[in-house]
Order: sequence, then structure tokens, then C-alpha cells
Amino acid sequence: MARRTRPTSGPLDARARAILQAVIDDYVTTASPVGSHTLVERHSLGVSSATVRGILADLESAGLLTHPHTSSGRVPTDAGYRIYVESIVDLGAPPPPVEQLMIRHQFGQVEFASEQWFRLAATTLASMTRSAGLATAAKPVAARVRRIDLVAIQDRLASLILVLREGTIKQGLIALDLPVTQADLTRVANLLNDRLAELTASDIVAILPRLEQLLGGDDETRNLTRKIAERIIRTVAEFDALRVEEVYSDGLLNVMEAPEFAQSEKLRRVFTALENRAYLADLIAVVTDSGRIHVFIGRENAPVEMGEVSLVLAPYGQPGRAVGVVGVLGPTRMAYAQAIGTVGFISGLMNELVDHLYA
Amino acid sequence: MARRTRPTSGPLDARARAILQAVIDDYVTTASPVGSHTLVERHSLGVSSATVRGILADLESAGLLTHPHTSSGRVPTDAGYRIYVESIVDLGAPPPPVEQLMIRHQFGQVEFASEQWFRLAATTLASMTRSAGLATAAKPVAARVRRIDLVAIQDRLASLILVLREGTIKQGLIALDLPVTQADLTRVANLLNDRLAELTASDIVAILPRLEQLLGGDDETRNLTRKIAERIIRTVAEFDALRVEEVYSDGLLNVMEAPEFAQSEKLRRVFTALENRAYLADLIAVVTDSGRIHVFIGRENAPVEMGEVSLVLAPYGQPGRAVGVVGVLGPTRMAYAQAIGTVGFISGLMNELVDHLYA
DNA sequence: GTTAGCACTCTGGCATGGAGAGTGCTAACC
DNA sequence: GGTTAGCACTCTCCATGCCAGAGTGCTAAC
Repeated sequence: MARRTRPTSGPLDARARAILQAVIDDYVTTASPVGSHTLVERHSLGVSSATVRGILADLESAGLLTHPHTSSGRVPTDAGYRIYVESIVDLGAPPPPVEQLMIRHQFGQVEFASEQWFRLAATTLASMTRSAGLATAAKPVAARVRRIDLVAIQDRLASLILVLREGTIKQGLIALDLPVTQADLTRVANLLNDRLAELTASDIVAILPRLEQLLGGDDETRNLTRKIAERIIRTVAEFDALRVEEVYSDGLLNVMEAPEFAQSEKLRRVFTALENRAYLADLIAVVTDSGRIHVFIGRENAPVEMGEVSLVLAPYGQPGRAVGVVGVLGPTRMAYAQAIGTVGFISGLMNELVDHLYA
Repeated sequence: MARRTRPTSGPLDARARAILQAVIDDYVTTASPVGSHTLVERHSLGVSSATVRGILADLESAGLLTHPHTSSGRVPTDAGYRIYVESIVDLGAPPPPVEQLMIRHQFGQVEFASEQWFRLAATTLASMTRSAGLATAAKPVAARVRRIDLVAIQDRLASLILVLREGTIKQGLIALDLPVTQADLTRVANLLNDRLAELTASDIVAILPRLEQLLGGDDETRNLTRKIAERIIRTVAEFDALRVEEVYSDGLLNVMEAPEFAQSEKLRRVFTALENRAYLADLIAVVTDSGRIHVFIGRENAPVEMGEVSLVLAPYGQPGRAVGVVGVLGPTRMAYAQAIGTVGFISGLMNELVDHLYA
């Protein structure tokens, strides 16, 4: 369909690329289709609007721009954003040094690796990019037991509190066959702490037979201990199997402000898609496996409901030990350079901090 | 302004009340103003539309209905809803027995008084009323320590895990002056467990001087113990001071479906108001103090942003020991009878279950 | 290859007009 | 007296038509 001599395939020449970027920049700020005239007006392109029109037509036939209707300005397509994003993905626009300092300070204020920490990451991302901020806790590949505690609730009911090495706490009730005292439970907990500290679920499975042999005491204690050990294995294994523990988010209200979501119907579709955490988990898996920053643009997202939003996600943590993800979600018409820069900065910051934990 | 002989003040006669209710019922289901003709059509009122028109005019001059414009049907005002709600607040429309059974079963499946439990309450309320469901954990008036655990993280860093009697777990890091081993920490934890179990923050403050006397051991242990005890006091006191721990919510998407929130601008206002938890905390305080179910209708809510939504909130738990709140949030055009019945049922259910805990 | 000019197209805002729904009023009725 | 039928009136909603504005694609000249 190309009416021009310029080839429609192959890399774009520098001017076409510059104009694509100009269209995207303008569209991102104004949210309305941009025409050839406004383009030459706002950016000093050094050519007339007629020339720009020609190039716009080329970009359109290359699939990087569209027309909402015959006589309106151009709007970038997902493919157009993709080209643009590929050219900036390695750098982006990191926040100015002053802000970086302020953010570092804020992270110093909240308790390290606690829930608040991830909330802060999401909040910071949201306020800096004026989009929705997302963060997941750094989830260990294979969690290790740090500490076991048993608390008597009633005669035959105990609460198991399991502290994992990475700071996560798991709690669960255990129904007992026989009445026990807190003293009994404390004895068993001490014993298990001695034997199971720093072990993974599979480690515990491996030593379980040996554990029973080593156990002195009466039958009752042995039974109780085994029961609790099995529960610990189950709890840790369940935690390991969990792909994503929890996604902290903030600033969904920012997304609501975007004019493309003026009718809440569209908004509802996005939120519905987000509520189905499976998709988000898939994306997070992709990002953690690749180990680098990823941008998912509009229709590239599998669920149609997400067709009008983009995500910028970056992993943090130590591959093979514990990794999490931070990122932002916004309309496809998003300030990608800033988003990429900010997400990159925050993930770098989290990296530094996590390194301290494992140092 | 009353053109009629019927007095505008004083209690409404039975027929006027019936017609008010008919208007509200129709408006709740159709979401569009209801006229005299459709009214006689749908409800067998036994009078003609002209008579109904007269009564509608009376109800309007009494401030219970309005006109969006001269020639449209009537719409209830907040005051109209209020009159209606007052007449049904004691009963509402509880869910049918089959559903009650199903819900009881579901509550039996999740772990008692855990986070999941409150999530389930919110989810159930949301799906039954097709509105947003809200639930807070039952917060004790004065929390009591059940169990203290100390875990060594690094040389001079320990994690304090505090289990409160009502199931809440609080965790915090403690920086230490001197390096300690896990064995040291375990010894201190055991000692504190012996002395502080079942005490409130003020109890601990009271025995603190005595505690130090009782402490054997060297200076270091004494210092460490005092430091941790003080931290415990602080943590528990902070928890006591918290008015609302966390509000679990579900089904905000249901609210988005209501036609009155078709423009996301309105939606955004409501969500912004909700994000400011202070107002919700106020309402929760009102409900827990009064000990009965409350309905907050539209403009009656202080923040203007909440002018288009209503809340039905009910307390549960044991006054003076631990109370929480469950409820729903929806458009002022809400099925109040059903909402009140459902909220009442869930709060009753939670009451039963909490009673078990304190039995 | 670039540019100016021009015909063409589509949106968005605005006024117009008729159908439909509903009201308020009045005069007749039981 | 309350109740009813009838009627004029009002307002929304929707479709239609029109016009200005913005922007395009094409062509001929530079």
C-alpha cells in the first residue's frame, strides 16, 4: 500500500523516527490526535507540514500510526509505542537527583522489608509517574525456616507461627488429638527449632524419618512433633508453590483521571482484569525469569480488557534466591521514558537494599 | 406550600407511606424517575394515577421526593430514604435459609479470625448485596500479650514477634547495643513470656519496676530485657491507640456498575473519599459505640464526595472487649431492606463465632 | 525531495422539531 | 369530602440538518 519510494519494511530513517517520537510526545501530553500542522508548530522539524504529512502517511502504512477517522490527526498504535519504547528501554528518564535523595530518605524511614516497605514502593511509583504503582514482596525460591513458635489457644487448639528467613510470617491453627499445655508446646517448639532451623521444605522432608528416630520422649510427644513437622512442611511448600504472594498497589485513582477512562465501563474492564491475579502473575514470572525491565503495551497483553493499558515492570532482588517485581500500570498513552526511568530507579534501589539483607 | 388539606408535618398516613415505599422500590430497581402512571400499573394501589399524583405532590412538599425537572417522575430524596429505612431498620430482609446455610458453611472452611475470615465477610457481603462489602477485624479495647518471640537476624539485630490474645501478630526489628546469640534471645523471650503473658500495655507498665528487680542475671541481660519490654509496651500501646486496624473491602467493582457512576469522575470522588480512612474510622466509631446497625444515607455523610453513596454498618463482637464492624457501601439508590437484612445476618454470624473465642 | 494550494472529509457544537412521558389543574363524580 | 377523567403544558430525548474547524491526500510547481 506504500505510495512512496521509501521502503515500508526495514529500519526507519532518522527523520521518520524523530517524527514518530514527536507524535508520541504530543499525544501523550494532549491525549488528542495530533496533526501535521501542530507538529511542525511545536517541534522545530525544519520541514513544512506537507512533508510531514507524507512521512505520517508512511508511518501509517508501516502500521505505527492510525487515524481515528479520515480527517483527524494521527494516533500511535501499539506497534508505534513499541518502536519508541525499544529505542529508550535502556535508559529512560530517571528521576532528578534531588528526588532520588528524597526517596532514599523515605525508604530509610520505614522498616526494612516489611509490608510497609512494599507499600511505599507502590506509593512512590504511583506519585512519581501519576499512574498506578505496583510492588510484590521479594519471594524466596525455596523458603527456609528461621523460627518456629507454638502458642496454646485452647485445650486442643494451638497456633503455629512460622518465621521464614526472608521475614515472612505464616500463622495457622492446629487441632490436637490430646490436650496439651503451653509448656508441652514450648518444649516441642524448642526441639523443632534446634532441628529445622535454616531448612527448606524438601530438606525437612528428607530428615523427617531421622527426626523421629532422634526424638526421645514418649509416644505423645513424638506424635505431636511429627504432626507439627508435617504441618510446617505443608505450610512452607504452599508458600513456595505460590507464584506471587501479594501485589501491593497504589494510585489506581491516577488511572481514573486519564480521559480515556472517562466512562467507567472501560475502567471497570481494566479493574476486572487486574482482579484476576493470574495474568499479573504470568507477567511477573516473565519479568523475573528474564531479569530485566519489561514493557507490556496495550493489546500485547493477553486479556482484551487490558488492551488499553500498558505496564512497565522491573525485577529486583537476587536471582536464584529471592526476587520481586516493581512497576507501574497506566494508559497505553503513557510517558514511557519517565515510567521506565522511575521503575528502573526504584528497582535499583530495592536491589541495593536487598543486597544488604544477604550481605 | 401544601395545597392540600393533608398536614405536611407529622406522621404520614398509611397510604402515603405505601406510595413512598412503592416509589423507592421502583426507583431502586429501574434507576430512573418513576411517574404516577407506572406506579399504579406496577403496584396494585387501588386508586387512579390522578390520586397518586396528589399524594406524590404532598410527599414532595414534605421533602421526601423530588423532581429532576418539571415533567419527569419522582425520585426519593435522602430524607425519603431515611423515612423508609427507619421503618425497616429493625428487620430488613435477611437472606433465605438456604443461603444462610451456605454462608455458615463457607465460614467454617476458612481459618477462624484470620485475615481470610474478614476478607470472606467482605466478599460475602459484596456478592449478596451487589455492592461493596466492608469488614474490619475485631479490635480489642486493650490488647493482651499472648506470646513473645525473639529471632536473631544478625549480630546486633533481632526481630520481635508479638502474638496478641485476639490473634493479631505484630512484628518489629530491634537494634541491639551488643551482639547477642539466638540462645540469649530465647532465654529472654522465655523469661518475658513467663512474666508478661495475658497482660495489657498498662499492666506491663505497672510491673516494669518489679520486673527489673526480679530479674537475675547480669547487667547485659537486664538491659536487654528492659529494652525489649519497653518495645513491647510501645507496640501494644500503639495497637490500642489505633482506631481502626484495617478495613477489608471487596466488590468495589459492583459499585462501578451502577448507572449513577457511569462517568468515572463521580466514581473517583467516592474512591478518593474512601481512601481517606479517617471518615470511615469516624463512622465505625459511631457504630461500635452505639452497638446497633446504622444506615448513613447520601448527603448525611459529612464529605461531599460521599453525597451519592450510602453505607449500612453493623457492629459485632463483645462490647468492652473486642469489637469490629461489617457493612456495605453502595449508591444511595440501594436495596436497603436486603442490605440491612444481609449485614444484620453477617454481623450476627460473626457474633456467634466471636463468642466461641471468648467462651 | 520539498512545498504551497486546494478539494475533500469528518467531528463537534448548536439549533430545530416531533414523540413520549409525566405533571398540575379543573370540573365532574360518588 | 375525597376521587377521578381529561386536558393543556412542560421537559427530555433523539434524530436531523447545518456550519465552522481541523486535518488529510493529491497535484503541480519549485
